Amino acid sequence: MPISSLKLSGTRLSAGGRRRAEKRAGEVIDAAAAVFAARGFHGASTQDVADRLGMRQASLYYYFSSKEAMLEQICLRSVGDFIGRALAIADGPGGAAEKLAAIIRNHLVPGEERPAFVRCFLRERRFLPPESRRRIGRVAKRYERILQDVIEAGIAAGELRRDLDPRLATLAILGMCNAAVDWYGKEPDASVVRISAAFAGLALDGLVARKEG
Amino acid sequence: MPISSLKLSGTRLSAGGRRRAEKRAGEVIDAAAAVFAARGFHGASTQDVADRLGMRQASLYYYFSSKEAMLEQICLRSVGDFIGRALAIADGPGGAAEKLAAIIRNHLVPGEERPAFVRCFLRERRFLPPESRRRIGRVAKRYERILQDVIEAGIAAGELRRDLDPRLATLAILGMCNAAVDWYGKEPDASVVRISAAFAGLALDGLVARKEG
DNA sequence: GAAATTTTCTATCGTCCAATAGACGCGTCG
DNA sequence: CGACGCGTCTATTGGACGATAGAAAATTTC
Repeated sequence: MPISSLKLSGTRLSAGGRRRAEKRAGEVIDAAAAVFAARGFHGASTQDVADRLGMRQASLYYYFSSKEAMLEQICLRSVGDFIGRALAIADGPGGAAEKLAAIIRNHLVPGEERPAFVRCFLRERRFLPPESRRRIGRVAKRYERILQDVIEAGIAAGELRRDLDPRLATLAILGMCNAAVDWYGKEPDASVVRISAAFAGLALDGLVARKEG
Repeated sequence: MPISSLKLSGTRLSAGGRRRAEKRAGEVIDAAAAVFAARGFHGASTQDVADRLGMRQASLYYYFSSKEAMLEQICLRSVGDFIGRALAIADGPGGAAEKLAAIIRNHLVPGEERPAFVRCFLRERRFLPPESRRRIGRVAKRYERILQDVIEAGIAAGELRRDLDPRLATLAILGMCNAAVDWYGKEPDASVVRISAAFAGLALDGLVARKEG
């Protein structure tokens, strides 16, 4: 007989049992992410998730107390991935331009490695119940802040244009990068290296040709 | 007793009756767009749409043969709006940079004037049945083409950087602009004029400070 | 290898939802 | 003023879905 809100978290499972349960819960999350990303949270059924695991629909509720709880875990894992990568870059050495290029590159990686998770985070998190949505939202804001701080520091250092609106620049870069998950695998020859090079060049130098760098 | 696939299209309504019916159908579309945008296509029920009109759920089916048919009309209207604006600019006078700035500005207008329609087009059109989805997709491609042609012409004329990947540049600009509908009304002081100025400046000149334009 | 615990299964409940059928007013036009 | 047809309504149907309860299988522990 199972456990708490996010089941398996308030429990007294043995050490081995705990590890196994968490592994299986991870498989459920993976399946749910794939299904939610493909059909949308409300368009997907828990039956779809169970089918993908060769499992019965009711058995999912041993690991999660609700469909929404699955989505929250998916989103948390996705946004946590982004933050980890970005913090290492922002706190490291280098100028604003270098850091921005690195952040852009790293922002595109999860979209290729775990597209289902990223899609759920971007498109489905709005369907979370208010409390979880705010929880995720706070973490997402932290990520935006990391990027915006780099931009503001770059402006203050004179490295970036002084007339920039740092907030709008942040949102523009994020929008540009996030859009990539919509056409990963559809556009020919659009690998992460190509895209991130093109995007970084575009964000830093713009489209217009110049006589001199 | 009503009519055809998109009801009201194969009918023999009198002239006045036809006009009235189309007006009412437009109100249904507006309500559906608002509801689909707010709760997602699958998260919204036809009952929600009817409630918003003070009408019975079953009465909707006098105007539309299915929920999907409503969504298709919403998407068609939205993408048609974009194309009309862009064509006038692309075929008009001016250099590539001017045209791009104008296209960016005009791309943001529908997002502010009819956010529900734009959100449905961007986020919900993937839930259309395959045939309608392809229909909408073809029109969307036409729009992308208009933008990409401007960029390619600008490169050929030496006005834009020669090392650009025009396809990726197109997708980057569209992604940046489309993201704006997610935070219209949430971000303070983000009017269309401010956003489009910032986005055009960013796309054309980039973030990096320069000694000379 | 028996007991205890973890995991999955069967069965079911109440609800919601898209769509259909057909009756009923109401306006319009002959 | 009467007939026709447009627009909305009531009523219903069949199916899907999320979630719960409790039995049974599988695995771990002693």
